Parts: sequence; C-alpha cells; structure tokens
Amino acid sequence: MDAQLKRGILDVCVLKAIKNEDSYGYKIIKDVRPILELSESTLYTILKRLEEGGLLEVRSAEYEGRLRKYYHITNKGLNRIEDFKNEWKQLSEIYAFITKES
Amino acid sequence: MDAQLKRGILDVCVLKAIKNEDSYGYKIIKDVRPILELSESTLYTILKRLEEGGLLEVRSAEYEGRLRKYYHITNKGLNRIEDFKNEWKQLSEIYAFITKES
DNA sequence: TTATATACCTCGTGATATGATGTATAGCGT
DNA sequence: ACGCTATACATCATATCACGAGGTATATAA
Repeated sequence: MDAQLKRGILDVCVLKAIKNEDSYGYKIIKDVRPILELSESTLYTILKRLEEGGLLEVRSAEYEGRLRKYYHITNKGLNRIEDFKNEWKQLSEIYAFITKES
Repeated sequence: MDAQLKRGILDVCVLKAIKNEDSYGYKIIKDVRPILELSESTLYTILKRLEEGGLLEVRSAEYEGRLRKYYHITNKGLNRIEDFKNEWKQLSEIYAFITKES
C-alpha cells in the first residue's frame, strides 16, 4: 500500500491493536501486519509519538529474561479511534467523488 | 480533515477534477473544496508533482486577458485513479479491522 | 480609488514512514 | 561450542508532502 495513504491510519491501527488488551511492540507488529504492512522502525516511532501525545501509557515488564514494554490505551486514545470513525464518513464521500461518473 | 489522512487522496481528487474535462488551477480548487479543503499552495504543489510524474499535461491559454494553464489527464493519470479504487478495498479492510469488536 | 475576484507561483517549516543499523537474550539443531 | 532464528527493544538520516506566508498581475464592481 502506498506510504502516503497510510498516514493517519497507521496510528489508529496501532491503537486498535492495544485497545482490547495491553500489548507490546513485537506482538503489535504481528497483529497489524496481516492488515497493513509496517516496519519495526515505523512502529516504534509511532508508539513513541502516541505516548508523548498521551494516547497510550507504558509499563515495562520482564518476560522470560527479555524486556517487554506493555502499552495501555488511554481515554484520549479511545477518542482518537472514535474520531477516525467520523473521518471515515468523510473519506467515503471523497471516494464517491472520485468514482462518480460525469 | 487531518493533514496526514489527506496524503495519497489529494492527488487522486485533483486528477478526478480534470478527468472529464480539462481544467485549471483556480477552478480545480473550487471544484474540490466542497469535498475536501485544500489551499492554493497545496494545489499548485500537487499540479507540479503530477506534471513531473507524467500524470497530466499542461497547455497555457489566455482567457479575458488573464493567463490560464489548462491541465489534461494522461493515461498514467487515469491508471492512478484506477489504482486508488483497488487501494480503497484495502482501506475498507483496515476500517473493518479498526471497528471490529473483540 | 478601493476592494474583490480571478489566476498564477515560491519558499520554509513541520510531520512522518522507512531502510539501515545497533543492542541483547532464548532456544534449537548440528 | 557454534551458528541461526526468533524475540524484543531502539536511533538516525532521508525523502515526501500539506500548508501558511508571501509575492505578482489583471478585470470588474462599488
């Protein structure tokens, strides 16, 4: 998928990936990849951005000798997902504009 | 609408605006604005990019003492629109992923 | 003559996806 | 013991691009 088209969607995909259950970087990648390709560098950039923006919270935990950072969605993060649903309506109108004849 | 979400869509909107009939900058803005806000600087940036990429062709003409640059879509530009329709299918899957429960 | 509409353009800035690169541990096969 | 793969994190440089600010110029109406 075109890199430009991903913008504004990737953030929401990541939020969705942690919405129902706290998750960590490596798992988020695996969960999102079947839907939308994203690289590790992209994901960690996004996670940092979302954390700085207060859309998620982080806690570190050790699991079988390895570090894991678990991400938990905040109310602000949940709101971002809801906002996207409204943006989708507008996207649908744009799609109609692009595909309509005449 | 979020600037990031516009990426990858604006180009296609502009191409659609000249698809059925050759058009010029000022008119394109008026035609696209009801669907999606875009500034003049953005439009002229896009037009230049699309021209350099061979997705449209330009011819200058004078109209009532003022210069107009008419833009004509190429086959490559038409293909871009078709490609977007396929990308839309993928976008729909992403939307389903984001909105699904569980 | 002042304002608005028409019509074009450039430049700097901020946002951001991604490849390249780096660090470190666990477990498995040979 | 050694190499390989999976797991798990992170940073940096680069390229792309939307947009505000600013610029030029003509026609027409108030």
